[in-house]
Amino acid sequence: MPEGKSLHIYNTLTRKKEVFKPLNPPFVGLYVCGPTVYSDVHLGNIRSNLTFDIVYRYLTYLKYNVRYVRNITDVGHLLDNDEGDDKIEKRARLEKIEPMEIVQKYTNNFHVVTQLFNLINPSIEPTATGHIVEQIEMVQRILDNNLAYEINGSVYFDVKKYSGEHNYGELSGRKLDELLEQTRDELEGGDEKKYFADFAIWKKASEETIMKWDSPWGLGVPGWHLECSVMSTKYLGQRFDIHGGGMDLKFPHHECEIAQSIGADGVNPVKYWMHNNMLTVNGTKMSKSLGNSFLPLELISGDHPSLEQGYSPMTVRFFMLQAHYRSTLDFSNEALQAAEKGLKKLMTTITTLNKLESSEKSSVNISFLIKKCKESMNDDFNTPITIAHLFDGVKIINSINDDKESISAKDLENLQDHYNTFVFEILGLKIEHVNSSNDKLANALMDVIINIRNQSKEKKDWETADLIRNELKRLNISINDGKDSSTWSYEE
RNA sequence: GGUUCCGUGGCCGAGCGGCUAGGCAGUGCUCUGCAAAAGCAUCUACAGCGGUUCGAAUCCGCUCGGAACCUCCA
Repeated sequence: MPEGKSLHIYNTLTRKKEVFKPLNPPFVGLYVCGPTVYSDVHLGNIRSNLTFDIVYRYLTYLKYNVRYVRNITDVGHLLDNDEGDDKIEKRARLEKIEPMEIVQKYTNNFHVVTQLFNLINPSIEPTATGHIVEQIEMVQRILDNNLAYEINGSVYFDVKKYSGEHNYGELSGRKLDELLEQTRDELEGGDEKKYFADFAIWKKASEETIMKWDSPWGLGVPGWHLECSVMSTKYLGQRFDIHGGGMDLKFPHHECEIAQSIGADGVNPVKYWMHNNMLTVNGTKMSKSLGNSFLPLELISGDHPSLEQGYSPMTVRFFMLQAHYRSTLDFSNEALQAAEKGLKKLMTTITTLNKLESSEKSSVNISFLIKKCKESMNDDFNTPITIAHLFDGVKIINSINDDKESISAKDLENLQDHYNTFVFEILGLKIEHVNSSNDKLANALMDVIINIRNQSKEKKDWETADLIRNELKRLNISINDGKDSSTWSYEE
């Protein structure tokens, strides 16, 4: 554990920051709602996964043994049209291929994108279709406890009965009678449900439905909240430490998960609920249905009407980390460009740091800087503050490099270790644009060219020197003249 | 309509009773044959009006403006 204040996490359930105390240290169970694989992941999914990527990385840094479970929803995300229709099947009909082809296609897409953004793979990535048996069993347990009822081959969770003994709405802060008032009008259209807030945990499948399974209630599909309850229980136990997801899942999805778990096993499943906030564009939520979202690959290529240029995955990652996960984050070209330059500055400084020379003693306070970084991460994973501290260090490192300050060998080692740990392991940034260094031929050729140019410069033949520089510029190679030597790099 | 949240300098975005946030842009400077890059320094704030307090961006009230959830979305 780091010295100073220990890790605090904002718990949605209690609406305050709490000291993080795992149920069974050093083990930590982390469950995150993964994507429904019926179309390309969009940037909002990335922010959510990034949030919990940081949680996973930091807990691991704190020496916890984390089991990180993130599901793939490949069935059961029912559309609200009473046809037993689900998103994946709808898409399959649209693309005229098998539902499982849709699932595979977009699961692959998701994995490509998570790799791009350097998101660590979960310990277990279970699928809903792989846990149909367990889902049926859970439905049965809820039925056995008289908290669900069967009608026409579908099974509904009995919210009214459940709320007699338990607090339905404890997570989202909703009250049933308030909800009722708001939905009364829509209740008229003869529904199978006995009560407006009841939700399907097993839904009868129509004739045409391709993906369906046999159950004690006939052919059908699992309800759309059920898989998370089932898979978290199976892999993390009836009660586990952290459950994460986007704020828009708080209600009804996560509320229903709690009800199902209590309904089936009598255990409130989660100790700490964490919810990340939304990405916005011009102040409005970025969402698929509003059509204002970018696909990750569009963002990288810049191939989108509202993008002025492409942005690298690490630029986007850094950009997102400059805002706290519980705040909304607004997307704009200006903000992205700022992040791009900021990241470059940070990375350049790390190169400087790794080449720094030590002195007899330090004139700078390294341990203070390191302590501040840990404190900010301990404060509910406050990455923007951590980054601000890292930039304070940038000034220190450059001052040492300019011989305005000095650093001892031991401090230097600590500082290098600190930056490598925080920037690469905890924030999960990585150096992009692998430069010339791997390309031996290019390096050798450039050495020759730079040598020739240096000779021209010595003769004050500026015309030739400039010609070489300009011609290389056309090949996207830039020459930077330093004090004693010239360096070169590929332009992005 | 109900519930919840937010309004910080040119832009993004922290802080949430007293102490420089940070990044980008701007300005000045250093380096330099020139350029570029880089570095250093520095200027713009807390939606409005009241209140609590020795002291408020930070707490309370009201007003104005915006958002999210209540239906699938991370």
